[in-house]
This record gives sequence, C-alpha cells and structure tokens, in this order.
Amino acid sequence: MVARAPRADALRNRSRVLAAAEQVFVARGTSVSTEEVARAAGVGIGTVFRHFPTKAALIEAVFRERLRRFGEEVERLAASDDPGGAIWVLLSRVAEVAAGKQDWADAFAADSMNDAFSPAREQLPRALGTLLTRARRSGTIRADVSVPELVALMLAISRVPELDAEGGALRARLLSIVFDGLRPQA
Amino acid sequence: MVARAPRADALRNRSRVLAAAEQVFVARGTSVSTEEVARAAGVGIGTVFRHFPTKAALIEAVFRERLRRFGEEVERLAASDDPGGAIWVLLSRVAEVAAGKQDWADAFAADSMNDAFSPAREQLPRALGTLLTRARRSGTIRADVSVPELVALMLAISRVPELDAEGGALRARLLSIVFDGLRPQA
Amino acid sequence: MVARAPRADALRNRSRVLAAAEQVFVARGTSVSTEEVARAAGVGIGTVFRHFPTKAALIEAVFRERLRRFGEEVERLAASDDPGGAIWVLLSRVAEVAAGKQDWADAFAADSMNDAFSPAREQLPRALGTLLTRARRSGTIRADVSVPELVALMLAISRVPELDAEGGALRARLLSIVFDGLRPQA
Amino acid sequence: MVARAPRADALRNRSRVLAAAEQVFVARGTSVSTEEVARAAGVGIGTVFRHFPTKAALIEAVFRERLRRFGEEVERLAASDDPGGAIWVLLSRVAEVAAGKQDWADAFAADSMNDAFSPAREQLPRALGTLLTRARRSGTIRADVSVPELVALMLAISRVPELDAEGGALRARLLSIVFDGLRPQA
DNA sequence: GATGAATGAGAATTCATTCAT
DNA sequence: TATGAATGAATTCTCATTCAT
Repeated sequence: MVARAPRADALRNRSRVLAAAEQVFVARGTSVSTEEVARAAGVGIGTVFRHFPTKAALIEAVFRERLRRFGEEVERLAASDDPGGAIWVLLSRVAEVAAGKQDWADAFAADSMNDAFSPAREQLPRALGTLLTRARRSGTIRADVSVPELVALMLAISRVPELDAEGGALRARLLSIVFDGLRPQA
Repeated sequence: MVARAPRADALRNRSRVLAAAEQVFVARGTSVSTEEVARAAGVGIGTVFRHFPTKAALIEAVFRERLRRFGEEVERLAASDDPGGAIWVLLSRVAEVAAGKQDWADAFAADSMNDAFSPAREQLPRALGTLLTRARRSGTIRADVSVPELVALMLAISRVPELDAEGGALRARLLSIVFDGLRPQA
Repeated sequence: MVARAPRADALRNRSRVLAAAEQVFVARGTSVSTEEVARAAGVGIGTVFRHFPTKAALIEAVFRERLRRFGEEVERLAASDDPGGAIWVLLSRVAEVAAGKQDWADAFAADSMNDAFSPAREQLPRALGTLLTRARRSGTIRADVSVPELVALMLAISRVPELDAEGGALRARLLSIVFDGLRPQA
Repeated sequence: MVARAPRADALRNRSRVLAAAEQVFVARGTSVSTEEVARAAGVGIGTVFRHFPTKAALIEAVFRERLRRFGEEVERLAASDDPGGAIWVLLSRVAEVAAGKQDWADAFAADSMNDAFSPAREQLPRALGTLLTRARRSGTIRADVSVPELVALMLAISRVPELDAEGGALRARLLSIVFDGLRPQA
C-alpha cells in the first residue's frame, strides 16, 4: 500500500468544502451544523468528515487558510513605499473585514496566536515585523511598538461589531485615535 | 390576592444562581449547559429555570447585572478629581476584567448597546459622558472623542484575550498607545 | 387527635379549585398544568395538592362532580310528562355540551363507566333507566333499547366535535337519524 | 446533484417506524414518548426524527397512512353489489377498529376533515359519496343522509371505547339502532 | 392550613460522528 | 471515494409532587 497522490476530484471536494465552510461560518457563525456546510458545498456530510476528521479540524483549516491569505496581504503591504500608510491600510482592512462577523472574529482571536498555526506563525509575524521596522524607520510609528502590540491592536479593532453604523464614520474616528497613538509622541 | 414580597429563600437562590452563572460563564463561556450552572449554584435545574425561564434570559440577567455594577464603577470614576487619570483607570479595568473571558466579552459586545438594557443604557452612557466632558475640560482628552468612540475603544480592548501574557506588560503597552491617541494632538 | 370537621375556608378552597379546574379543563383540556388550575382558582399550587393528592384525583373529582350534576338533570327529565321528548332533549343536551370540548369528552368517555364513580354509577343509570322505561311504555322508544345502548349513544354523540358547523344543522340531522333509529320499528 | 431515489434501507426504516408508531399509538395513545416508538421499531431515536422531524409530524404521518388504507377499504365497499349491506359493514368496521383506542380515535376525529389530508380529503369522501348514492338508489338508506352525516356517524361510533364489552353484543345493538335510523322512514 | 419555591425525572429535539451502501 | 442514513449523548425546558416557611 503505497501512499498515493490524492485524486483530483478529492482535492476539488476539499477546496469546495473549505470555501463553503468559510462562507457559511462568516455569515452565520461556526456553530452552524456540519450538515449545513456539506449542503452549501454540495457534497454529502460523509465527504466533509473524510477530509476533516472533526468539526474542530474543519474550523481550524478554514481559519488557517484565512490567515494564510491575510499573511500574503501583509507581505504586499510590507513592501509598500509608504510603510506608515500601509499600517493605516492594514488596520482599516482588519476593521472592515471584521465588521458584523462576530463569530468569525472570535475564532480569529481565539486561535490566531495558537501553536496550531505554525505556517501563519512564521509568515504573518515576519511580514508584520518587516512592516513595523520600515514604518519605524520612516518615522511614522513610534519606536516602542512591536509585533505583539500591533497584533493586539488588530485583534481589538477586529472585534468591535458596531463600527459599521453611521456609514463607517465611527470606525474612521476609532482608527484615527489608534493611529495617533501609534505615532511617535512629542 | 395581594402581590407579596418574594420569599427570602427564593431571593437567596436567585442570587446564588446568578453568581454561579456569572462565574461559570466567565470561566467557560456561555455555552456551558444550564445543568452545570445549577450544579455550581448547588440547586436543582428546575430552580434555575424557575428564576430564569430560558437560558437566554439567564445570560441576559447575568449580563445586565454586570453592566449595572460596571455603571456604578464608572459613576465613581466620573466623580474623580483627575478625570484624565480616571479614563486611564477605566480602560485598564476593562482590559483587566475582560482578560481571558472571551465569551463573556462577546455577550458584552453583542448586547451592551441593546435596547434590552434600558437602565444601563441610561446610567452608563451618562456616566461616561460626564467623565469625558470633565476630561476634555481638563485638557487630557482630545475634543473630538465622544461617548461612542470611548465605548468602541472599551469594547475593542475588552476583546483581546491574550493581554495577560507577560504579566500584563503587553496590556500596559496597548493601553499606552490608545491613551496617547486619546490625548489632544500637537 | 380526633377527626375534626374541615374548616370553612378549606371547604371554600376545595370548591374554588374544583370550579376553576372544570372551567380550565373544559376550555383547554386536561393537559393544562396543575399550576394553571391553581392560578385560575386564585390559590397556591400547594392548596390544590392538599385537597387532591394527585392530578389524576383532581381530574376524577371534577368529572365526578360533572356526572353528579348531569345525573340530576336526567332525574328531572325522567320525571317529564313526555318521556320520548325527554330523550330527545337528553341527546341534544349531550351534543350541545360536548361541542368543541374534545378533551373533556375524552375524560367523560374514558371514565364514565368506571368503578371509581360509584355514586354516579347509581344515580345516573337509575335515572336513565326510569326515563327509558317510561319512554318505552309511551311507545316512543323501541323495546330492545336499554341503558347501556343509551349511554353508548350519548357517548358517541358527545364525541363529534364538528357538529357546531353550519349553525348546528348537522347536529340536528345526526340526532334525527339516531332518534329515528330509537323509535319502535315498523 | 441529481435528486436520487431514497436508499432502500432508509425506506425500510421509515416503514418500520411508521408501523411501530401505529402499533404503539393504538395500544397506548399518542402520548407515548418518541423514545418508545424508536425502541418498538428497533431503531435509534435519531432515526425516528430523521424521518419525521417532529413528533406531530410522526403522528400525522401515521394517521395519514391509516386514512389512506381506510379510503381503499371504502372504495372496495362502494363497489359492492349490496350497497346497503356495505354501509352496515362500513359502520361495523369503524366500530371494531376504534374499540379501545381512545387516543387514536381522537386523532381521527381531530384531523379527519383537516386540510392537511388532501389525498384523503379527495378519495375518502368520494368513495363515501359513491357508496351513499348507490345505497339511496337501492332504497336501503334514506334520501336526506349525505356524506357529512355519514362521517359524523362514523366518528361518533368510532369514539365509544366500551363497545367490546359483552363480546361485542352492545356494539351490534348500537349499530342496529343507527342503521334503523338510516333506513327510509315509514 | 396555605403558600409557592425546590426538585428532578422525563420529553422533544439537535448534531457530531460512524458506517453500510 | 462519496454518500447520506443511523446513532445516541447532550441540551433545553416542563410539570407533578414535596416540603420549608
């Protein structure tokens, strides 16, 4: 019995499930039943469990994927000409993405710093570190802010669901406060 | 057929259940079974449901009580001689209280601005408003920050569970960033 | 410790409970909770259970009382000048009373011939017997109908809930069929 | 994503549950717990709920099935050479079937004319109508009896549980009364 | 005696997980 | 492999009955 490369249709199903799960979890929280995820993916529930042995594993996989994509985005931001502006963009994006998606943010917050996510643990902090260093050098961000502070701020911002009210004006004011706090202080 | 004062033992049990529920919810999330709450309170499950007709009602009651206590605390802070310092204390307290209590913060965030909490809706924003006005006048807080921004910040801070790491040093740095952002900018 | 006559207020409470239970059972079925009966009677639930040791006992008592009153009514009918007409009235009354009160009729049907109801077992059949004998003699009722047949017919009629439709016209036609069947056949 | 035929074992289980439920409901009333139905069917309780999402749905399904079979029986009777005799058989069957099955008769009475049972609403009244028309023409049944009266009589008869006593003799006499009432009157 | 709070055994229902088809 | 039926533990809630006040 040689370990065989996964069949193409199996891979396709895995992706389908992952995508459907992300959509459903974001929309209605991770407490939706696995059955609903299967329905959204257009597969049988058995298929979901074949690819992800427990529901927790599915949630984790969805989240890992999300972190991965986020890491890529941060890498692009870290390469920006304007690192200070990039941090502003970063925090804005976090606030946007999280708005109204409580449960999702929960999972993010609960697990983002978990040992389970070794790839994200490498890529994301590294990208954030690069971004911070460059921003510090450019004089837009104060020197005593490092990655954990930035992550904590991101988490904090990501978890306020009411920011969409008033057409996002509140969100802008919140970000402005935080951003002013990040600036080198007189 | 006169409306009678509730019996002493009933009141005692109600409080016990409320206290046990708060403890259990904070420690292990609001998803613990009502049975466990009953066990923690040392009463039968029927007693829990007698006092709180649904689980949602219990969660709400626990939360309402918590908001009430928090409102009192803010009122005391609003009367302080040093309103700027009081806001610092306020945010610190929020961060302390929320640490490691994810689900609890969820409930707070989800409901804190809800119509259901009319008493809190009055007392808490009023106290925060007083505090802010006084802090603005004393020159410690910038003029364009009002109650919604402050609440959003509190929510944001309250929802970062990892702040206890490193003996709270990270929490202190996060607060310092936020606080600098709240100061009148040069 | 001599057996003492029940206190006046205890008797009053017993009646109140009985009356309230009848009303509630007729309106909403015997599956309403004992608590609701207590509420309707304006007493505590403990009082209900003091007078009727189990819910079944309460149902039985309510029913016994109802049979007793019905027995009295039949006695009056049995004394009528027109025994044939009296039987018609009897069956009409049964149909009227039962209309729309399914659960109630259930209890009636389930228990009416039960050994538990010794007083009713005496009074009611005796009155029906008298009525029948007189009706037979007057030539309005056929000779081979005796008390059990009459009771069965009453039960049957009492259990058709739809008879109120069409302003009772259907009920009238049903009774007419039964009544014709009861007449001496050519 | 084609709609597939239900699996054979699923169909088998559905039938098993339905049959077990009918048996249990008839024997001990529809208030038996779903757990008992599952036990009687030899399946897990989850299986019962998979096929019938609520207990009410199960009761309804059992009842619908019963009405369907009854409708078939009436159709056979409607085709008889002796329509008068067929009506006698019909009423006898109803009395037999219902004997001692209180709760069952309740469901029958409560729902038999319900909109929920559209198939029965068509088949059963139609068959009864045919039967009645033929019986009227043959001169065994009086002209002013139509389907609602017949149904009401069936319901009435079906709801007298005591008819089995005395080896069914009482039942026979009750039916004879009703039947004489149905005959064209002199 | 009266009260109503406490109790806990069910009951219906859900859902992660397993396994026959 | 994919499917979806079967399973049963767990959960919320109800209610008859008991018992302290």
